[in-house]
Amino acid sequence: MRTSQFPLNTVKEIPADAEIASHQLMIRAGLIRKLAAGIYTWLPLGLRVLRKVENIVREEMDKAGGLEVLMPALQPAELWQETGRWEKYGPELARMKDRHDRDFCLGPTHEEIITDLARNELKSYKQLPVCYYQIQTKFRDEIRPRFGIMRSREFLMKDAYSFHLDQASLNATYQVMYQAYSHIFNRFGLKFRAVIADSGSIGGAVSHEFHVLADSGEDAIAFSTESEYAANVEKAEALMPSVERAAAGAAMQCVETPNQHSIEEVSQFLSVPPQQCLKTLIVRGEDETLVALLLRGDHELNPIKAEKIEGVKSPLQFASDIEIQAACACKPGSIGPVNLSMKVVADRSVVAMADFVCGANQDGKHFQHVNWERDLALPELADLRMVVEGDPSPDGRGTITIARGIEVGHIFQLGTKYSEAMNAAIINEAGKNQIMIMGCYGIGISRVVAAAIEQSHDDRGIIWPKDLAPFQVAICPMNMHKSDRLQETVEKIYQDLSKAGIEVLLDDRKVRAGFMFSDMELIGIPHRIVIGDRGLDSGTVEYQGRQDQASQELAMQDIVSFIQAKLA
RNA sequence: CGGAGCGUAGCGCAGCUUGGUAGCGCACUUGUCUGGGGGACAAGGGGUCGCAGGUUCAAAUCCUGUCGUUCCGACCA
Repeated sequence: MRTSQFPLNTVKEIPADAEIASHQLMIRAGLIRKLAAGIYTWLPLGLRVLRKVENIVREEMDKAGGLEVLMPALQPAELWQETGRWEKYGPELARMKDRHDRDFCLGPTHEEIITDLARNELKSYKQLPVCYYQIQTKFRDEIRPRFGIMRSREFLMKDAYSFHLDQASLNATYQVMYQAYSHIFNRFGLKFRAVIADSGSIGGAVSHEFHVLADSGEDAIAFSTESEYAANVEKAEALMPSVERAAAGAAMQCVETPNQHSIEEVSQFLSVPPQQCLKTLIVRGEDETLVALLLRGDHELNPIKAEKIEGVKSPLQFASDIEIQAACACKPGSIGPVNLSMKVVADRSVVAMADFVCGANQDGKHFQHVNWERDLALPELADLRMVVEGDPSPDGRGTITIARGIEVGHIFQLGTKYSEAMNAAIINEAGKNQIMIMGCYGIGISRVVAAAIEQSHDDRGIIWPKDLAPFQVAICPMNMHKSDRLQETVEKIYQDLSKAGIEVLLDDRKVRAGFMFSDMELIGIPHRIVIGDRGLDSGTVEYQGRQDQASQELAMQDIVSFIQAKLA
């Protein structure tokens, strides 16, 4: 490709509404342009990258035995009503009516559609297991689209769905997918981790997320220092503390703490470390009740864990000040479990607390030297908190460290959530109807592009991993329009590289050297060849890798083999 | 949906407080010079100042409404 026929559309200015590096660079490098909030056009250069991602995914899915299909983006409400998701899915589901006043939605995901397909097309157990996949545009009317393509409303996703007769078969396919995903992300050339995940609203039991590691990632991942354990912090289990509780000391005592509400304030006011304070949070329970959740003062509530507690309303809702006033006779800053008349659930770490501080259920007062089993009974225990650095790893080996990641893939064992609701059954070996078991496996194709940039860029621009780069090699001729001899040589190099199957971008614009260089660096071409009149006489060109500090001389006749070696 | 900000040339912005000829940088077009790290000079094209209404002799500027958009909190590949 030549830049005279493949406009680069690069811009020098940093777009005002782009916050993170990948968003800025995607605009600046001319990969995407915004059409509306969270909706983007892919320019030719960006689309080349998107297709690379797509093709790698397609190849690996095919290898893993996936069957490609293409389902409609526009979906009838009836199917969504069958699973109850027409009601359950909030305003994020873009609904609309057709001219006959029939309800439709733009598909945010395709469980209903694929399950409908499966129940119609699959008749016998002999056809199982089967795994369908597609690469489709999804639409989710996000409350707040941001970070460009990273969290857009319209995005490209690969989603796969598998159907099974039994759990063992699902397990096997799940493993195959796990492996396929690992191959895919390795081929992307990105640093990634598979982590144990919460299955969220899609449902199901076993679930792993695949994260591209980047400091700007929206998700926090907990790793073990010693083992392979890795989990989304939402999911990472905080173990029962192994230390023994200290013996009770001084008698419980009510102290004045005027205007001290937060743990920080109370701990400073009483000169007691936050670990020594008990945090009491009031959340809504089922049937208009309230539930008190207890945490150690320096810990943070994990809402995902909390809403799974029996009696706690899901999704988690904090009680209003009014509700708290009515139930505890005080404001939120002074609540404590002593003499509290509601269901109380304590985080496991709370067991080890002794001589602690907690609210006295009177405004401006706290209890000090509180001890379990002396001043109040030990409440029901549960894992409620976010893990923190230094916690023991849940698998018993090593301690937790926390890193950030961008979720680009997610695999679930769905079970029968959809197949049962939609009666997707086949005839089993015994000749009886049997509901199929499902798995589902997603990769955010467009998000991978943003994640790759987020993980790999510098102050000059994007640094593409070799298999995602829109072109592998850039040729920058110096003052080509002035020299016929140079023009011929450049043309030959371009042809030679192209014939060798290498994707070359020849910068044949009549622009100055610096301009070419900065453009090629901005758009992140991994390899650059500079050729000028002075090299012609010695039969050499200059080569510089995108991340190299300096260029090196290269004999003209070695170019193709040299580049091939670099690409291998 | 709640709170805050912003809509002026393709992009980034000034002008608005105190109403009176619509401006700057980048980009774009043409020419001359230049030619290995986003060149210089000269000439040029491009704007119903988001939209609607109001106040006024006069509105980018003041008022009201509306739409869009971005940021801060609840979603997810």
